[in-house]
Parts: sequence; structure tokens; C-alpha cells
Amino acid sequence: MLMPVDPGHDWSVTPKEAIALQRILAARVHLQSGPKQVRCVAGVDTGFVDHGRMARAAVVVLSFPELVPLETRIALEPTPFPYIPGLLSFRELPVVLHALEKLSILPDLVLCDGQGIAHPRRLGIAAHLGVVTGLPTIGVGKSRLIGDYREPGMEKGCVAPLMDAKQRIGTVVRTRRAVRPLFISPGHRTDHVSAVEWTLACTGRYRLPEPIRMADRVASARRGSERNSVR
DNA sequence: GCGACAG
DNA sequence: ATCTTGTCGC
Repeated sequence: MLMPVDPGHDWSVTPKEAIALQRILAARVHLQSGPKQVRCVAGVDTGFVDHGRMARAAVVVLSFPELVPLETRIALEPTPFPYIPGLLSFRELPVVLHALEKLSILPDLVLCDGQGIAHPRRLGIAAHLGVVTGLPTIGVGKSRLIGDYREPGMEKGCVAPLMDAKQRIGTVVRTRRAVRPLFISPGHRTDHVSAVEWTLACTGRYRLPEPIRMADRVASARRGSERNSVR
């Protein structure tokens, strides 16, 4: 249990309290050049079971740059909060933190499914996770929450800035030729440039970077894994 | 009031 | 997120 057991703050809040909390926590986000060396990178994602009543978080730690999975942990708990655009972290982070606590390996960087600072109050789930754990994080969104942008080129590696209120809040990145782009934004202790660099460094033949892909697979897997491994 | 809206 | 098989395209 190398990860902080400290929940960071009270998670039983109302939507109004959650928004007020985001405004406070957003001031603690640090945009920096990112970690100098990354020996292992983690990917986190959450899936839902039983009609959304249970939340299952998965965290997978991979070696870098080999991207070989080293450790996988899961946490399953009752879903604590409804899905409200802009308040996703209050629904998914509690169980994600419990999955992270089970790790024996401390990751140097964490890729999170969802936005970083590309959020109305600049505190998407990746930024929130970073502030609470102190770990460098990057937000990897599969679609846009807020912000305007020009469609990036169709080749892998093409990028376009994601803007809101005349400020840059992220980067729209084509991680694979001719596929929908990803919305990359700094979470905590990373910046626009490093967030895109690390994301591409973790991306192979697929649209999603390996850490996210692997966590996704585990979090969304049918009970056990009979529909996959077996047969 | 109307439209948008991560997972 | 989740409900769900085969199928079109590179």
C-alpha cells in the first residue's frame, strides 16, 4: 500500500458542494513540464455493473517504454454519485482511489480516462486525481466536454489546440490515422506539451494509449472474463 | 428559455 | 457508462 489512503477530502457532498470544492481544488493544480523519467506508467478507468449501481475501477501499471503490464488492481463498490456532466470525479474517484491503494508499485505517471483541466472549472477527473494523490496525471478524453477546436489533420500525430475563454485547455490529438481524435489535457504536474508527448509515447497500434486500453479492458470485462479468455 | 453535456 | 452481431473499410 504505497498509495495515499487519505481520501483528500469529504466525498459525501451534494452537487452544489462538489462545485464549490472543485473551485478550491482547482487552485492546487500544478502545470509543470512533467516527470523527467518514467519507469512505470499507470492507466485507470471505471466500468459499471448492475444497471450502474456498482462501480468497478481498474488500474494497470505498465513498464515504460516497453509497456508491459506489471500489476493490475481492481476495486468494486456501490456507485456513490449520479453522472452529472462536470462532476464525473465525484462518481468515479472514490472507487479509483481504493484500487490505487492496493498497488505495490508506485507509478511515475497516471493516464486517466476523462478530462484533465479541459473542464468548466479546470478540474476534470484527471486533475482531481492528481491533486488528491500528488501524482503526475494526464487526462485522456474520448470525446469533448468543453472547448472549441479545429479538426486536426488525419495522420497519426496531428494536433490542434483545444480552447475555452481564449485560453488553451488541452490538445485534440489524432493518435491513429483516420480515427476520431482524443482530447488530451494536463491533469496535475504535467503541461500541454508533456501531456501530448507522454500520451503518444504510450500509444501503439490503437486509438487509445496502452495504459488506458488495458485498464478499460479490465474495468469493462463481463463478470470474471468468461466471454473472453474462455473459448 | 434553448442547447450542450467527460463516463 | 451500458444495451448488443455482423459488417464495412483500411
